[in-house]
Parts: sequence; C-alpha cells; structure tokens
Amino acid sequence: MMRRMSKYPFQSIEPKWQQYWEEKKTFRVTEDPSVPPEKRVYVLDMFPYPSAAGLHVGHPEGYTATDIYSRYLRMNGYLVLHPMGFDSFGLPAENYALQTGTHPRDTTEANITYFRKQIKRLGFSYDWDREVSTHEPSYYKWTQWIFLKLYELGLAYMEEVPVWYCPDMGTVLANEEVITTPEGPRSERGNYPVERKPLRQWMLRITAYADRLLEGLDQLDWPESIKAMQRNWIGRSEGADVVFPVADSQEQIEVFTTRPDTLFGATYMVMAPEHPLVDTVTTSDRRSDVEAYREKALQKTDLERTDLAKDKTGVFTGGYAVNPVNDARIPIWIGDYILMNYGTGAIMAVPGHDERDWEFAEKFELPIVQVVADPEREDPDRVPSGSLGKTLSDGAFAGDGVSVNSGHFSGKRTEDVKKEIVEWLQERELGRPAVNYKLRDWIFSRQRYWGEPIPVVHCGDAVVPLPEDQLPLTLPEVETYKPAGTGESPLATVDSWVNTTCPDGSGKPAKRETNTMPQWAGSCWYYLRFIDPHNDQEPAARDKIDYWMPVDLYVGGAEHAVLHLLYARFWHKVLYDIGVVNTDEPFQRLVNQGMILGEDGMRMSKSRGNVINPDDVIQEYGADTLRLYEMFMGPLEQEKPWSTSGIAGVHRFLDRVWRVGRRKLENSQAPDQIRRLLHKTIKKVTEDTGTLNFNTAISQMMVFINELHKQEELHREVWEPFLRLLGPYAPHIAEELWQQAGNAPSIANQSWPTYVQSLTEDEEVAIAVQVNGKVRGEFNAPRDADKDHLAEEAARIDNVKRHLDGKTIARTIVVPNKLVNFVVK
RNA sequence: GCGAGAGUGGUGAAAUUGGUAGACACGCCAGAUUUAGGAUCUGGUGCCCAUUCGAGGCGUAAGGGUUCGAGUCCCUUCUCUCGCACCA
Repeated sequence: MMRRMSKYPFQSIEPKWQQYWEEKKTFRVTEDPSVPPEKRVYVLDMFPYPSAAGLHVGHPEGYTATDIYSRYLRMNGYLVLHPMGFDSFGLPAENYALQTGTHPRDTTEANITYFRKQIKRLGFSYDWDREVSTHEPSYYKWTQWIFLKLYELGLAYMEEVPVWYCPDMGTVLANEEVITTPEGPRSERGNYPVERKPLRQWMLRITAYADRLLEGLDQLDWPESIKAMQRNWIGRSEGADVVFPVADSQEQIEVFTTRPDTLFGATYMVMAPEHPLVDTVTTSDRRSDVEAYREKALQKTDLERTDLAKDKTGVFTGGYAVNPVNDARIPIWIGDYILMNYGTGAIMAVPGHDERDWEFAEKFELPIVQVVADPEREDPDRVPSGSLGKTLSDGAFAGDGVSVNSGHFSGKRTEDVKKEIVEWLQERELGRPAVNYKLRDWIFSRQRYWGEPIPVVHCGDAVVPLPEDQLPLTLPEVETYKPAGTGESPLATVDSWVNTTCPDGSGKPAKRETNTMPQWAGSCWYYLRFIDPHNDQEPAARDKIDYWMPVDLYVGGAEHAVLHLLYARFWHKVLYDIGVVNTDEPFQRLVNQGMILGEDGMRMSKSRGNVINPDDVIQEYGADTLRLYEMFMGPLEQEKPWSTSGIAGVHRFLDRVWRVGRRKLENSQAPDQIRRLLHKTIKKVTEDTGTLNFNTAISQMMVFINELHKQEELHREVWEPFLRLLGPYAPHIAEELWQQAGNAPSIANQSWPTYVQSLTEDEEVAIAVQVNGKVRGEFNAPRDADKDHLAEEAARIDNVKRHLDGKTIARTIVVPNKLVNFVVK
C-alpha cells in the first residue's frame, strides 16, 4: 500500500481534542432550572449491542447525525441531553460462554471497553458520565422493578402457550424473533430451526394496550412506513361476534367476522382443528377422518402450516350449525387455515365474498351464494337468487356494494347493513360488536442465563413477587451455560440459588423463577435511565424526567421498527399510568438512518468480503473524514453504497480546509464577494443542519472553501464563522484551527454564526430569457429590477430577437430575479 | 395479494411556493508541476448532431393531461426496494 502524503495531521489532532473534551468534560450536562423548557432537548441514539466484532460503519452514521445536531443545538443556546450506553444482555455472549466457558460478563465487559474506545475515537459529544449498561445490577434492578409493577397491574402472567422453541439454543423465542424461511420457521438470530411446543411462559399483556398503541401513533413525528408497520402489526379489525347454534344440540359456535352484512351468504362454517367444540360436533361416522386430519394439522404446526397453505385442506365433521339469520342448516368443517389464536378460532364461511372461503368452497364443492352486488357491474335488483350474478363472475367479491338475497336487508349499502344486522343480532342475543387484533401478548421469558432474572419465587403453586427491597435479584455464578435440557434455563442447575424461602413471611422453602427476561427488556426504558443514571431510589427522579422527556429526536436503524419501538412504547405507557413518567409517548420524533451497503451495492457481510471497518478508515483518513463522508454520501434516511474514492474526495476537502487555514489571518475586511458567499453559506448550513440535510450543508461548505482557496488571503471575519459552521461536522480539525487562529478552546462552546439576509442575496442576478418556454438567452440585471425594465432588456438580446423575429408577442411573463418568458405566435 | 416508499448523467446525488435540470463529490479526458504518486493545481465532462463560431435538437422510468412554463401538480402504466402475508 502506498504511503499517503497528507499535510493534514489528523493523527495527532484527533486524540488531542478527544482528550481535551474528556478532561474538561466539555459535554457534561446538568439540569439547569433557568433554561426554559423549549431550550431543553433530548437527542438519543439507539444504543448498541456490544458485539465482539466491534463497531461497523452503520453505527457512526446515526451517531454522527445526532452528534452534529446536538453540537449545532448547543451552539444555538440549547441544553442538550445526549447520552450513550450499551444494550449488554444478549445471546452472543452466552453462546460464546457455551463454547469457551468464559463468563458472559467478562466477554461483554471487554466488548464494551472496546466499543467505548471506538466510539470515543469518533469524537462524539456524549455526556459519558451518564453511560449505562443493561447488564449491570444497578441498572437491571430497575428493569426488575418495572417487571414487578407489571405483575402488580396484572400485566405479567404465566400461561401454558404453544411457543416457538429452538432446540439448538434450548430456548423459547417470541413470535417476532421467528422468521419464515424456505426451510421452514427459523430463529431470526442464528438461523436455527424452531418448532411449536406448549410450555408455561411468562407473558406480558401488551394486548391490553393495543388501542392506545395504535392511537398514539397519530401524534408522533415518525416515518410513515414505521407507523404503517406498527399499525399492521397491531392489526386492529372491527366487526362482530356472531353465535351459531349447533343443530340438534345445546352447544353454540361463536365466530368473529368483519362482514356481518354477508351473514345470509354463510353457507358453511370452518373451525380450527384445535377448536374445543370439534369433538362435540363430530359425528361418529366422520370421527376417524376428523381425528386423522387433526393429528396431521397439529404436526404441521411444527412445520409451515402457513407455507403449505396454498392449497387449502379440511374435512367435514358431520355436524351442522344453524345460520341465525335464515335458520339454514350449514355444514361444519375443520380446516387448518383457521387459526385458533385469532378471533374465536372459528369462522362463518361466506364463499361469495371472501377469497379464502371461495377457494375452499370450490375445492370441496360447497354452495356459494351471492349476497352483495357490485353496483358498478350489475343492477342489484336483478341479481338471480338461485345462481351467481355478474359480480361473482370472476371469483369472490370482497368489496363493498349493495346487499342482495339478504331478506329485509336487501337493497341497502354494505356499510349500513353491517350496523343494522349487528343491532338485529344484539336484540336477539345472537351477536355483538367486536374488535380483534393481530397483536398477541408478548412472550416474555427466555430459558437463558445472560438476562435479567425474573424476580419472583414459586412457593408451591403460588407465584410470589420478590419484595422491592430484595432487588436486584442478581445472577448467580454457574458451572455451565448449557440450558438444563428440560426447557429450563441454566439457572435451574444452581440449587443454591434456586432454593430459597418464600418471601411471604412464612419462611417455607420455595424455588426461584429460573427464566430470564428477553433482550428487549433492558432497552425498553434505557432512555429514562440516562436521565438519572445513578439514582438508587427509583428508575429516574420524576423531576428530572419532567425536565427532559420526551425524547425529541431518536435516531436508529429501521430493523427496530416493530419490536423495540413497540415494546418501549408499551412500557412507557404503563409507566405513565402509574405516574413514573410525564408523557404518554417516549419518542416524539424518530428518524431511521438508511443502511450503508458495501461498494458492490450489496449488504455488507463477512462472507461477501465487502465489509468496511471504521477503524481502518479512521487510521487512513481520520475520524473527521469518516464522519463527514458518511453524512455526505446522501440523505440520512436513504440506503447508500460505500465508495472508497468518495471518502478520498471528502478527505481532500478537509486537506484543503487545512491548507487554507495555514495562511496568515488578515484582520482587514474581506472582499465583498467572499463576505456574501459566507453569508449564503451560513444560511444554507443553518437551514440544512436544522433539518438534518447534512449532505447539502457539506456541499455548501465545499463551495465556500473552493472559493476561499482561490483567494490569496484569508480574513478572520470570514474564517472564524466558517470554522464554527464546520465544528459540528468535523469537530477535531475545527477545534485545532480555531485554536491556531488564536482563540481559546472550545469551539463547541461558541455561538452559532448568524447571517445577514441582504448579504445572502447578490446585487446582480442572472435573468434567463425564454421564448415559448425555451431558454434563448441570459443577461444580468440588478436585483429587484422592475418588470418592464427586465422585459425590455430581454428583448434586446440578439438571439432572443432572432426568435421573436416575424412573430407577435402574445404575452410576456416576468418572474422577478428569475426569468422573462415571451409567448409568441 | 395488501401496506409503505422510490425511479434524475458513467456513479453518489442537488434542485424554495411549478420558474435556466444535473449544485457538490466521485469517475473520466486534457494540461501544469513532479524522480515518482490514489499528492497538488488548471480546464473540460448529460446525450445527439455541428464539431471553427451554437442562431440546433433531445433529455428527470413510460404515456397522457393542466400551465406561458412541469423533475415538481393530476391521471394511466411499468419497474425496483422494504414490510406483512390464509388474522376471517
């Protein structure tokens, strides 16, 4: 590799200023009551999991963005809370322990040390006195405390549920941690096969907050896509529960439907194979078929019940139900496309107006009846009652229309029928309005070692929460990190820890809960701990929470769109309800930084060999270059590929800044043109920094430096404001040049430069001249020259004359300071 | 299929309320300086013609519309990315 001949000694400048900031605690922030609320800002990064691989180039992207913004705000007189910490519980450290026997704490803390060092090398303006790590007992004491609150509120409970179990990891995973792959369901982390298994688990009743989680989204300044994903995940749907009596029986089957208006078209029912009434409705002659199907379906849950769903399957139970609106006897089937854990686990099938039911009915030759007509395709009054109308000529019609073949509801619009039919059912106690959610309760326990122990004790069959004064319940040392093999965590093997006495005062022997919390737990509330990181009386003091919350800007990757951001919102709302926090939502504004791809435009990965290591970049070009380059690549939110020559270009800019800065500073007035350019630059950089459009701000600074570079002299009156603009972006070189200009550090404490509007506008402007909308010439005119004058001037241009020659001017449009357009015939 | 977003030079990208498309940077070409250079400096660079002078044509995924004027507004179509995916 060739030696770089840089004249710009970033190798010595950067450590110098990092040390300065650290020693002087330049970025420490304390709550100052004299700062008015609108001048207090909380700027937060998603804290990292300290992996063994160290920082990747994606980390500095978001971190640089918030750093620039924070520095910019400080220079504008804001008090900025800008902390950093580590999400330090998690599976990789435990897997490593499994292989090597190294305590996860040792691995984790070594990784944190390395991460912190790497992050500091980028010169971010964090208040490091507020650093927290979720694995520290002083932190997870309060994670456990919040769990106890959830338990008290009935929001944490135990239940035997079919859960995703991963034999390779010996643990249970949340639905959200399981992904569908061509090989079947797999763990999101590690890509291990997983299977369904009923196990007793801790659950959090997030569904109780479904509506509030949904409604809360409206007031948030978040990307639409993230809000849409959360709405979709919550999956609220309104409809009705309807009761179908089972024929010749006292039993009844309840179904959930979003289309009560199609009730007259329900020609059969389908229940999930696991439905408790299957046995009851099945007739003896159908029993063996039903049993066999059920068996198969239950096995299939281990595989992809959803993936095999392309071809619908099911069997007839032999039983019949009665359609409550028309007393029709309709057959009851079971089919695995009906999920037990949504709605009531049974449906009324309306094949005419539901594609899935249509498919099923076609396959098993079940009757299809049309009960809605599409007025755009046919006249509702002429729909035949015995056969299907035009609306159903190419399959089910699931849209809204006008009811037909529906007794006295016929002729009315879908929307109205929905309402009226539910009222009709309600009067007869055959149904009621109902709401369902796709959102399920959150499976909260993990059979792992490296997580927060769940602070409860099992006294016989009773679950007794640990008293608060016994928190934190710390992790014991263990011999082995292997799961117990019984579906229990490694903690189950530590008798001395598991066996305890019941905290109810009876002193009876009892056993500790051996499950631990998922990694999401610690990250659900870390933003609150940053506010008061050393408080040993409560998670954070309420007055400090009042001072800072909510988070004004939260920046991180879109991969946390649903999980982390939904869980954190849930906890926050609970904390709001019990008075711990002052706001209903934690993160007012969210920005997702786009992923940085490899030079080949592909996702960076070791196997592709396209990984860029930030350490190498800093080594070769310096932290300021890395920061500036990542911001210059393109809009923050956008995905963008790395470019090695692109970073060299940005480095060239800083080199040039440095070389310009070597000139002797003149205290005389700068040329008018330079002063004007400075003011334009201040304006552009101010606006773009405030709106996080860092790429265009940088490009304006480049324009300025390119111009200064052409000059012989350097004037203090333009140089110092420029350095202050550069400061948030490339803080090390800015500090150094600021000092070299004879100023006392730190530039970070300087005020942001202001511009004079009149100086951002040139006295002379270029006016484009168009004939019929095509540019035919250009001339200079004084700013704000009057319209008639501009039109006259424009018409004098030779080329314009040629195009006007022999034609009549029908209209002349003059846009002041911009253009003149002659419309000719 | 549903939901969200995006299509602009060889590349990353700019472009107030509709007002000179391509700022800035990379790459490339030519030149200067240099023992050398992924150094530095100067000039050029959307495409097609002409190439000596621009009084030229075409250009923002495709087609249509509104307008004196459209990357920007409206309609239709296509492509791509991301998310969800039998949720009744």
